[in-house]
Amino acid sequence: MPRIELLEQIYTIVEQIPVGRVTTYGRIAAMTEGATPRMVGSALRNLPAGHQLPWHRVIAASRKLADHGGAERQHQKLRDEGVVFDRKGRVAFDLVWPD
DNA sequence: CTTCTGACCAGTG
DNA sequence: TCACTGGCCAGAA
Repeated sequence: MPRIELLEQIYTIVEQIPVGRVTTYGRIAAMTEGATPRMVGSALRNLPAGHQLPWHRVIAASRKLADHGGAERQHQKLRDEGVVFDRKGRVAFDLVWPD
């Protein structure tokens, strides 16, 4: 599978995460044909300025935010759309998409 | 060509 | 639950 098409598959999936829900790098990778969780993280890190993808709805399999530069902003964006975090910064199972 | 570095993850103790 | 480990694989140097 060509690198570009893999990227497009990743973006297409991220695009479909419902508001107020989240999914993980690993789940997205599994939905593509050959991508690995690391590639998904890399794809989001390199998003071009001006994109409109809900990158903030992608979290780690531990259901915590991955450690990266925009984590703080990501946390606020999710809070703004109603996502609740428990005391240890984890998101409820029910919010992980797809069901 | 080799080495290193990640917005990762599942297994193990 | 947490810390650590080995595996992962495309880029950058």
